[in-house]
Amino acid sequence: MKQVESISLHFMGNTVTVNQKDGLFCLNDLHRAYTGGMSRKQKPHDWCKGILNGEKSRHYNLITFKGKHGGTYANEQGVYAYASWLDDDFHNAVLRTFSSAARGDAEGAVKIAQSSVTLTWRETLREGNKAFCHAIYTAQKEGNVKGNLNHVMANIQSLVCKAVTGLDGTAFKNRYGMSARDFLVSQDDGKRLGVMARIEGKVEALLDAGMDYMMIKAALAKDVMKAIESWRYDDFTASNG
DNA sequence: CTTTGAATCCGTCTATCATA
DNA sequence: TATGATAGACGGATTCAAAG
Repeated sequence: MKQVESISLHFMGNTVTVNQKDGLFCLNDLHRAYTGGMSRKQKPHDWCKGILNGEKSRHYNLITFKGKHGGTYANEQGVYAYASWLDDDFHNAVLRTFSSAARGDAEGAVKIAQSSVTLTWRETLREGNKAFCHAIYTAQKEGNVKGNLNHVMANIQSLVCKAVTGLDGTAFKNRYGMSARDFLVSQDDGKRLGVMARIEGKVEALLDAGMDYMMIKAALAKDVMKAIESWRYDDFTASNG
């Protein structure tokens, strides 16, 4: 890669200069570009501790500095690996921006990065799902639904999946290779994502009213029937390749 | 449907540096 | 030296997904 002082990275309206130190790039700058500096999740340190073993750490020349102006630095391969861990869209933006910068085409890199990324439903859905999970957590804590929290969580989420798609969580994943939530996000299917949000809201209300698992299952029976009738499995399979 | 372990998130603490 | 800012370290909580 051509030696450059720094690279201007654009993502989702954020513009961040990725600084260099001894030929290594600051992953914290990438994190700022990805989150807009608004989130602590998926920080470089989390990537280091969760993903990497010692061997890979050396492969990416990972170096960390504590304190003000500190950070985690990595080589170009490390930058791509970290970006890939964060998000596919972000990874594409980084890949194209860095490769253009390496060719000395800084303006081109900016244009490419700016045009390559659009907002997805992912963050919105994640926020909505938090509230939904919290409602399940509260119901389990108060004893309205019995059993281990993990089980209650999995069962009710599977119930929602069935009310939206007609298939329970496991069956859906077997058919499409991913969860219903991820599938709808990947299809940018706002209509059915809206249905999912509505069902989750309904379950939240039922939990809040003190209903247990079987009562909620019964209450969603009509939604399940409707989903079975309306879900165009073959259409989605075809459009999904 | 249940169990289990891995992955990820996030709050809190610690370390380090800059500045007054 | 005190204080504030920034980033890593740590560990518990939460979420996800594979296997039984």
